[in-house]
Amino acid sequence: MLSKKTRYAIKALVVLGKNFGEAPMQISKIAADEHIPKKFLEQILLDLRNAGLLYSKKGAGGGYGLVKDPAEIFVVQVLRLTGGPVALLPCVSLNFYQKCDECSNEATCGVRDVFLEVRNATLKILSETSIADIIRREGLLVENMEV
Amino acid sequence: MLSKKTRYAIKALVVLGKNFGEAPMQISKIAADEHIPKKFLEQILLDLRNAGLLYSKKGAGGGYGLVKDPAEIFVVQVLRLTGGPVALLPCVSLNFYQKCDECSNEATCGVRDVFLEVRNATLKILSETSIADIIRREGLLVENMEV
DNA sequence: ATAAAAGTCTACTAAATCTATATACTTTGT
DNA sequence: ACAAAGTATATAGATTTAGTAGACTTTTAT
Repeated sequence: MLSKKTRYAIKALVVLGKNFGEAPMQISKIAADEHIPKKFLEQILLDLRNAGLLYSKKGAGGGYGLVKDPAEIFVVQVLRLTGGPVALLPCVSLNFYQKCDECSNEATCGVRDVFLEVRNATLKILSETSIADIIRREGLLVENMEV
Repeated sequence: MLSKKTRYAIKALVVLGKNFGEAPMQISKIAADEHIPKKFLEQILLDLRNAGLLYSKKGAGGGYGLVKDPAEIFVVQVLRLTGGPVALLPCVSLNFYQKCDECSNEATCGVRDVFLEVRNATLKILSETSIADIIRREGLLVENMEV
């Protein structure tokens, strides 16, 4: 399961993606719109800023905005920045690798082999899906609702 | 990430799968072979037994064994029995569904839509892979090592 | 009959992690 | 000067996970 942190981060990026090109948006507005605790969101946006995904502007009229086009920000990046590993086992994680301490031979572990396959499938989707794609999908879903 | 409980359960089933058709196997042996804390494993095997996956025999010469052929036990079942949800978001989980409390409209949520796709891909693999498949893969990996 | 082997059941504790809040500080615009 | 807004760090509370403890039951072998 993704942590709330990761979920909030994605949601915030989607909101900021819709706002891309406009004036920066305040934390309080994002928090209120998306029902995210403001103080928690502050920390998350700060992380995303320090990672180079967002710019920030202090003072009146300040706020946050995307540094790059939403089409160039991929979901997998957000997971990794917010500590949500893609893999279901530490021994198949690219960015959070850890040896399974109960496993005696990683190279011939059948369980690992299966979850390697799962990771590859997941990774493919998450590294091909951008914030812009999420916004697009949302549009399609709304259309289908109306029909 | 899968819990240790889930990992231990899969490992134990693989061991018991290799032993299918033979005399029941003792918890202590499985625990020692797979480096799993014995008391913890006791609970896990008990759960799997109560779920109908294993039979048990008390007393000297007793132990655990698979009720059905390892080819008929699928990884997804084990995840579910040991509380490891397949989905990365509660709102796309089939067996552990929960409304995302920050989400205002589930039906048109783009984030949900993406993770629905991820869940389907994961589910496909895990519901097609049996304990017997894991054992088979292990054999293949060993062969490839030797070449 | 008795002792030892092995699983059963419930409760509990310790540690880790996650979520959220608090507080004090800095920068910027009017 | 003052208010708006982000920055930074610390900490508390809640939840979950991992593991341990202990007393009990059933079965086999002697």
